[in-house]
Amino acid sequence: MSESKDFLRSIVEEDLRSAKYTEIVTRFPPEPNGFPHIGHAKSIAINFGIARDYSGHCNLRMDDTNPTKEDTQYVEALKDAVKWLGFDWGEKVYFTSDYFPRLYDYAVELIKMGKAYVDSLSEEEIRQYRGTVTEPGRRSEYANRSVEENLDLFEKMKNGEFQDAEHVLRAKIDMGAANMKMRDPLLYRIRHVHHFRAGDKWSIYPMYDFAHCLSDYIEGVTHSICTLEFENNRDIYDWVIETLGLKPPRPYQHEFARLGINYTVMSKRKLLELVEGGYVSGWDDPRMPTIAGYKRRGYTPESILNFCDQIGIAKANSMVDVSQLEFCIRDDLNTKVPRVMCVMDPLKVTIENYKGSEEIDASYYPHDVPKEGSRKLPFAKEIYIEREDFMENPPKGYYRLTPDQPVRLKHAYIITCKEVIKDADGRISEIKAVYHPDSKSGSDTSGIKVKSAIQWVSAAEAKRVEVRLYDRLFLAEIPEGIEDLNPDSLKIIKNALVEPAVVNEKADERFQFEREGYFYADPIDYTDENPVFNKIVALKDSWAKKTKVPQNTEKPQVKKEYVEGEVAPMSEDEQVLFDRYTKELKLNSEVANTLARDKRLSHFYDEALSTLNSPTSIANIVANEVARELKEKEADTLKFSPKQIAELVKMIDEGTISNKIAKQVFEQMAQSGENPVQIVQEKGLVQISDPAIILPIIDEIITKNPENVAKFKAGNTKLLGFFVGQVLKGTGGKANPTVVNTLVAEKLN
RNA sequence: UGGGGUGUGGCCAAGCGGUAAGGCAUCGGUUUUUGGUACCGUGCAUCGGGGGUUCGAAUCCCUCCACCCCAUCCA
Repeated sequence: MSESKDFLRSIVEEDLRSAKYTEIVTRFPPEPNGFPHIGHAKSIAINFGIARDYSGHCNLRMDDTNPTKEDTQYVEALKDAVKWLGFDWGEKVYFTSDYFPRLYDYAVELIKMGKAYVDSLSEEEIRQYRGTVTEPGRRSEYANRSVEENLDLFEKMKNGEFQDAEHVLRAKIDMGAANMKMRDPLLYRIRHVHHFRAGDKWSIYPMYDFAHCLSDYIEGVTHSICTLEFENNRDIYDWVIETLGLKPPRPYQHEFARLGINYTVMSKRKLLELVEGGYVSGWDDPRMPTIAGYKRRGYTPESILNFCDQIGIAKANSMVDVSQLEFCIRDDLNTKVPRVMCVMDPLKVTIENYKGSEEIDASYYPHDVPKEGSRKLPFAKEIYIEREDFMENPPKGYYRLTPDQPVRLKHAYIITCKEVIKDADGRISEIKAVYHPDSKSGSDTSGIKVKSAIQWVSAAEAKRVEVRLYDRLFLAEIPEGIEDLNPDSLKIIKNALVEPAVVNEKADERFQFEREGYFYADPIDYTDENPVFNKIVALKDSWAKKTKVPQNTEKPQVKKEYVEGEVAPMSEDEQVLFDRYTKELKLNSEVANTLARDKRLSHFYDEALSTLNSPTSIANIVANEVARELKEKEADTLKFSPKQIAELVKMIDEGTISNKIAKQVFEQMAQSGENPVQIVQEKGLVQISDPAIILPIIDEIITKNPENVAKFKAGNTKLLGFFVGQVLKGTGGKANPTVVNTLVAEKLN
């Protein structure tokens, strides 16, 4: 886990610290209407991770309120995913559908309170009545029904006495709300359909906004963590719980940004399209960003979890680079899996001076992986190497076999090319070579220097395997749809050759095929007759990078031009104030502008000014500090008065306290309403301007930070702030910063 | 357009008034019987823009801009 906390964990810790909750309960609440993808993995990691970190627990809850879309196969996929990632949901899986009876009772309660009503508008009318983002909606005439009538109708809805869409139950909130979600949201709709768990018992089903908050409450959830698009729904979440008067502890909703990864898609709709359109082999196609896909591809749970941890949790919409994910799986597998040799595109090499055969003992792991294990590697006169590892006319920097450059066969001997045989088309069909008997790996006395060691297999003993080479599914960094599909996302090599131990010993299900990448024995299609390996991820390849033709990725380097928007004009009154502030009181126009445009601020300012004639100082503190307080609170709930601000300013003007201390004092005033003079006296905050007191502290700081002194002298003038800050800290903020600045500057120069 | 959010290197992301963390990617170098790994290093930051407050602002105030979400009987 990274050392800095994400904002959710900060909230959790604060809630624990303040004893808002004694135990943390989270939940992972997917709708079982599709296969979970890596975005779900992020959510799983967050919810189960937080529960684990704070010794709470996390419920796995299927949010199954829409019977037309959900299915039990998805429930299983969701459970598999959570389990595979290594989390434990405890006794049971929760289902929103289990709460249908209680949810119904809560709805009845709302009706009785006059807070919900049965609406009989058509779907189209409901839409129209809702208004738009800029125009308020209007309430349905059915909202006037009596409680009795509503109760009666709602019961009949439940009993299946109406057709679909004939009525709905709605919360009575505010059709003019700026938040569209609060315009009398639907609570229940009629659906005469079979529910995969509740059967045919219900003909009404609760909506997300009604069911979710209450399910959380019922389960004792404390932190209801969801993605950003539910921010607007938070108001309903709170409304339901508050209106019902549910006793604390109650859950609160917090939102984070969903995961986006480039070169893939994450929406259920697009994923479904890939599956149903046959563009992939299924939900678990190794190219899919589904958890089942990554699992089939050969990713490990650890690598996915590590990835989730690395990308962090925040509220900014973001698009993570796939390379980050690829790093995670390489990083995980590097220390875990055995290295073996596989030749995908074989080129025959005949070692003319080699007689007989031998078995070489070769370690499965490189020197830097502290694991034991080895296998026997048959060596013979006829072998295959990778076609790419020989070049007749190599470019500069080519380390492999050429007519003039010997190469080492990994774990075996050094060979030198003697002759290149070509077929009728001029294609190289075979290499004749010689080996150097005294160059055997581990006991090399030949003194021959080679630039690299390449993989190879014995022609007679190699085993044929199928290798499936996967590449990114989409060509476009941000794919729009199937038109962006990568036609080469899957290449199948039917006749790759591996050393025999791979299929005979089965040392692992994942291997590194040396110099190629990591591969995984396909859990479904692999058989002893036809072994199949999926490419998980390629090794980093700095040679390929070097030889790649530099595409003109030259960014257009558009100089961002910023449009300065038009500032709303002032009203006449505001203009009058503004003029008075700038002309009479000589305030700078920015401060005057801030004050003049806000009635509460200008009132506050004028009042403070009537106690103390210090227009500029008061203006500054009102326009900056007081403004902040007024953003969150109403003027009449402020703990401090204009008069007290005047007193505070007076102390600044007289030099009793510095601006820095004034801020500190102000904060306390805002909190407790104490008198500023009193705060200063009690805490002894009077500022220190006497160099005789400050100088020794400066000396101390300077001797304590020789490195920074050196840096400063080397030209890093930003460090002046560091020293001033340290001195100020050393005096509890009381040193006069202007004096400190001057003294520090003198000392250092 | 009303409301709700978000802007910190190429991509993520810390930071909460006092030296702009870290990871990925990039580019060098060392080690290497994987052109891998590991290690070292490099470069890259107008902290969305502009003002203001302050000795000092990514952080506080004002303002503008850009992007995302909301007008499903989906979740």
